[in-house]
Parts: sequence; C-alpha cells; structure tokens
Amino acid sequence: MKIVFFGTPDYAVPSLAALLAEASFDVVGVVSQPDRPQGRGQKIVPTPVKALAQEKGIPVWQPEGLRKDESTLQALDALHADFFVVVAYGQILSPQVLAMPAKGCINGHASLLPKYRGAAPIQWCLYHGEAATGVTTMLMDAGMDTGPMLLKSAFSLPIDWNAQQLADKLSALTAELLIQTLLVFDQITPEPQDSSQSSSAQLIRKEQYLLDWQGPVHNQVRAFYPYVYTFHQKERLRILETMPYASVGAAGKVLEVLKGQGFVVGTETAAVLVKQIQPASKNPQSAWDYARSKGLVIGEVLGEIPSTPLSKGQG
RNA sequence: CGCGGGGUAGAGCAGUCUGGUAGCUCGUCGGGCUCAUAACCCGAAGGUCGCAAGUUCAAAUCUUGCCCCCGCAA
Repeated sequence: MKIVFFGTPDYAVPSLAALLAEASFDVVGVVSQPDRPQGRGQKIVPTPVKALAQEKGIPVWQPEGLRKDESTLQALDALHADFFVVVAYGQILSPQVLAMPAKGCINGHASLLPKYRGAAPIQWCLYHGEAATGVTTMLMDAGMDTGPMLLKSAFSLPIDWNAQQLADKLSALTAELLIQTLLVFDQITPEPQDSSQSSSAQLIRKEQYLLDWQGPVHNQVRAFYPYVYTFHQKERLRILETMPYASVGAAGKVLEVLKGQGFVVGTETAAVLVKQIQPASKNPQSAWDYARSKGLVIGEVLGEIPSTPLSKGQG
C-alpha cells in the first residue's frame, strides 16, 4: 500500500513513525511546510517531519504553496499513491490534490468531529473546559475538516491537563488510529458529519495569550500553555500553571499567598491558585518563589498593562 | 550580524556602578516551645560567585574571549 504523508510539526512525527513501522505500508514520499527561520537568531531548522523523513531516506517536498506548485503536483501525481495521509500539515489541499490518491486522502484530526473543526482544536477544547475529547480520522473533502468520519477514539480530559500534555496524548492516539483506519479501511462505512452540531476552532491569535482575569482563567492558561501572560509591577509575567481554588475576590487581585504553593488570585467567577510562573528573561519558577522574591503582597492587582511602551524588541 | 535580560548554597534573589571577611529569604538537618501546625524560638550543614586569561597587594565586583539559559520579535 503506497502512502504519501503530509505533516509538519512534532505533533505529526509519531504518525509518520507509525506508518514507517508498519510493514504493509510503503511511504513513498513526504510533504512538509518549507523550512523557516525560527527562534532567537533566525536559525533555519528542518521541520520535525522532514527530519524524520530524511533520516529514513524518503523523498521530501516542501512547496511554498502546494496548490500552485506545478512541479510538486506532477511529482505527487506520478507516485500513484493509494492514500495521502495528512496530520498537521499546515496547508489546505486543493481538489486537484485530493483527487490524486486512488483510495483517498485521510486526515487525523485532534477532536471528536464535528466539534472543533479547524486549525486549533486542542486549544479551544481546553478553553471551553470540555470533559472529554479524542481524535477522529476522516476522508478529506474540500471543506475545512468536513469530510465523512471513519474512526474515533475518545477519552476523558483531566482538569489539570495543559495543551502540551493533551497534544502529546492526542499525537500518540492519532498515530494509532491512523494505522487502524488504514488497516481496516475497506470495512469502514464513512459517516457524514452532522454539520448542525459542528463548531470551529479558529487559528490562535497573539492577543489570546494576554490573560483575561475576567474570563475563564484556568482554562485560558492551560489552553494556550505556555504562552499566557499577564503583568505584575510593569513586567510581563507568564502564567504556566493554575488550579481552580475555592475563594472569591476581585478579578486580578491577590487574595492569599500560600507558603510553598503559590498565590491565589480572584477572577470574575471563582479564584485560581497560581502555581508556576515565568518572569520575562527568567526560567520558569514556582509562584511561591516569585511571590517571595518580588515581595508580592495580598491586595496587589495583576494584569495592569504598563502605560509606557515596552522597550524596543519587547513589543 | 534582528532587539533585550540573565548565570552567586537545594530554590528564589541581593551584592557588581564606587575592588577589601560571601549575604538575605525559603528549604534541609539538629534542638526547643505548643493540644497541635505549613506557626514561633535557638543552632548547624551547605557556595570552584558559568568557564578561561588579564589588570591588581587584593576580583563575585574592572578588562578581554568563550559557554549556557531565557523574554520579545519573526
């Protein structure tokens, strides 16, 4: 069975690895996003999926825009694949591409469809405080995650999981479910999605990282981990870990400082115990350490955005 | 050469400008007090001050080079 794999980040790597490990599958090509400058110092690093593919000697294509890249399109068509398997690739497949493989294009999506269609299902699922989630494999069509569903795998979602933990779990689960889907593909009856039950998981915008003390603080922190930040003493302060806490107080106000544990901050609804934080330019540290060294006192209010612009390079 | 912050005891920090005994809070260990405690009191252990060279009578501190960590921006 000839397969072409489409994927880019770490999240997709277990899926590619699982396909490679299955003897009856022949991964004849890999498509990934172009390598882009990343991180401090603008270093260009290969995408994680590309790195694995190259290690295994599999040809890799990295078109800037797949739908218009004629040479890549021809090359993919010439592979005469049975399946295209797509996991977190990062580009939309045009109808021309979707029609290439003999049996179809299969996508592993990180939600229980039709809920959370789109680019960021993991984050929005956490943000809305879902009690359960899972992965879905589907036959792709031209819409955004609207194709007929093949298999699902669900589990209950612990209250203290953050996006990273959930992504790790879903990444592994996606790999398993994809293999299973491919192995029994001919026996599966695709099930159309009930679009009336659908919701969409929009791309994350940078503004969503600014903590809203009036909102679902705990869910925001874990959904957009580790990027959620607020301000304290005019400095950026990332909030890495919180837990719901039975107390009431004004949103953003420090209510208690708990020795060895952290500090409690009021929100619109209840309160949260802040456990782990990261000041700008520092390594992550416990909220208790921070409270002690910064002289955090009860009654202080977090989240006041400094009126003076941050210095160059910090904006 | 994108902008910037940082590396001092197990943890978080001060001290560096203006060179002169290595300091604070917490933790740990021992003892005491208490009905009791994450509270309080007394005491102790624990550090090549990121690495190297230089200047100096003397370097955590000044000079030069290097390593590592992180925030922003992309």
